[in-house]
Amino acid sequence: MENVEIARVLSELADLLEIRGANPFRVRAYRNAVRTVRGLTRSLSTMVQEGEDLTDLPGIGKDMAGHIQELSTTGSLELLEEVCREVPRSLATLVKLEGVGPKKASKLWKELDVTNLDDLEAALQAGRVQELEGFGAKSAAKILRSIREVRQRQGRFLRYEAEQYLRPLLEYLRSTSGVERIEVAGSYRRGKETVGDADLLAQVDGGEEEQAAVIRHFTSFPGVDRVVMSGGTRASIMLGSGFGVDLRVLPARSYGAALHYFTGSKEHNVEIRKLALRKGLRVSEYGVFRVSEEGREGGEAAEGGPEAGERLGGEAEEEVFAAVDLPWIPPVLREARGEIEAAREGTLPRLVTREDIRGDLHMHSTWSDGKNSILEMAEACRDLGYEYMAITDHSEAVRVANGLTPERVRAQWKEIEEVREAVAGIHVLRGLEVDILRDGTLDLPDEVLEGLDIVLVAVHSSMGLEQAEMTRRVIRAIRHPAVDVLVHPTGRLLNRREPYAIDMDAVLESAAEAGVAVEMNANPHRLDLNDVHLLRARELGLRVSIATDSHRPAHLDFMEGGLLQAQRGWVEKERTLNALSLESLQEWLARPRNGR
DNA sequence: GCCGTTTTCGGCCCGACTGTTTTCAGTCG
Repeated sequence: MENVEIARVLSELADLLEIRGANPFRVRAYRNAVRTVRGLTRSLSTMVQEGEDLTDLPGIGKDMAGHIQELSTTGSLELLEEVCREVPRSLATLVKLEGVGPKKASKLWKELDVTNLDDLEAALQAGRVQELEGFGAKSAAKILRSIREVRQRQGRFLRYEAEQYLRPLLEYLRSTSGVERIEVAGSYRRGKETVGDADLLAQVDGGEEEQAAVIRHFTSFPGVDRVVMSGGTRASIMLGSGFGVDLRVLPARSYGAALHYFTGSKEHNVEIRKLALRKGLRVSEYGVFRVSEEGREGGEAAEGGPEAGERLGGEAEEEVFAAVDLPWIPPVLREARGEIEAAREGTLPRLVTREDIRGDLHMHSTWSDGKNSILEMAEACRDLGYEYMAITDHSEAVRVANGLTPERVRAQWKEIEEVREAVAGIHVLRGLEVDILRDGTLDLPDEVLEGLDIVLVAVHSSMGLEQAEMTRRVIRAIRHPAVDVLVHPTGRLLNRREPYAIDMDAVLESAAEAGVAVEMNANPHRLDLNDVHLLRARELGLRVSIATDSHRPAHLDFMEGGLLQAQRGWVEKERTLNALSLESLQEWLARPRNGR
């Protein structure tokens, strides 16, 4: 059983236990375990097989280790089945709705015999829900709307889409009088590939009236479909696109603390707060405060209000980190995946940036399914200031994309030669995105491969193979001595297609052994590899090519989003293939390998 | 259910908003 599946089962179990009324800390323990499992770079099943002690993992104790072992060996979990005999499993879907938590889900089930979305929708339409104690007409309407939204939009918004929705709104808010500063916090600021909604923070100097004016201005943005909620210091709107945006207004003195708090991740914040508590400090979105003795004993943080005690900082984000003796940590790293320890030890990665990028090693032309000629792509890359680029059209097997036969490959080389002469200041590499055939062999004869400067390999067909077969297939391809980069390694399309069944751990290890680089495909629908796999690649010392897979010049800008994802995977300049100078890249491409 | 610079028991991050409440529970982030 894969880590993602184990995480899903444990998460479902947490929801069901919560509905059953379990000790909230027990529920939290399950959710902590889920977080650990989701962030792991190695396969738990493998760890179990190799007899490793799972309790060494954070948040995994004796019981949880037992659950994981049971899941990975039998594929099922006795405890889950036991809970399901008492609480219908489908109730877990209800708590995903807006306005429905474990208590309400339980009530709906016990009093109305509602166990799933369909039941709930019917009960709502029959007017039975609003008659329950604790529910009312408003909450009934809200839940009904939420059911429709869940059905309409499975999954989250691509960050790339969110960026487009946010641009006009940010412009609007920047020109609002009273707004000194406006920033997007949340998972968006952390550069996550998808975002559920956006959290905006506005610095407003002045009193309640000025704050209220900004809130009013926000809720009257022309793109607003409806105002979900509006209070004195925060409001929440839904844009016509279905994208939700929260705004919080803050004074300058707590802006940095709030920026840190709302940037998250939640798990990162918990770690920081724990560090603060140990030093007798309280970190909240209002600032950093010294905790008074009485406050600590009583455990009542609310005593005297959220800004009680001696204020030690809060205006700048750096002050929050400084309070717990840490340097500022880039938002992309704030996932409680070791960044706090690294910051403490002074070993935070020097993340790759746009300035480090010297070229783009994956793009198409009209020779296959690209929209522009090699010349046009070369001019566009030159205009971006790149030192080099690779034209990497598809090979023959990808017929829908007009893949190149060996004859056409050779013909393309002539054209590349002409472009090299026509466009000064950039070197065009002869590349190809060679299809990995069903049996793991490559879709071009070796003598053609040998004439290429760079060989990318990828799966484009037979994506439904069993995991073992798919893994063998890709590893066989990687081991071919001509191969340089494994591109879009998991084949996923965000919100559209799951990764194919493949043991990425084994693939990445094979890539490390074979001296093959892996791609961080920057197409916003792919972003493949993901952050967790990139972390594993880091452990294995793999080189990473951050490439756009462009099919037209405008796609070359995907590099920005690709860099964010790479940074989330702790990719440094030193390991970035396309941060090498042309000379170093060519040396790397000529590296000795099996069979050559 | 997990964890330990208060270490094997007794904690576990914390505040805002909403709706349905007469003082607060539930939900959310």
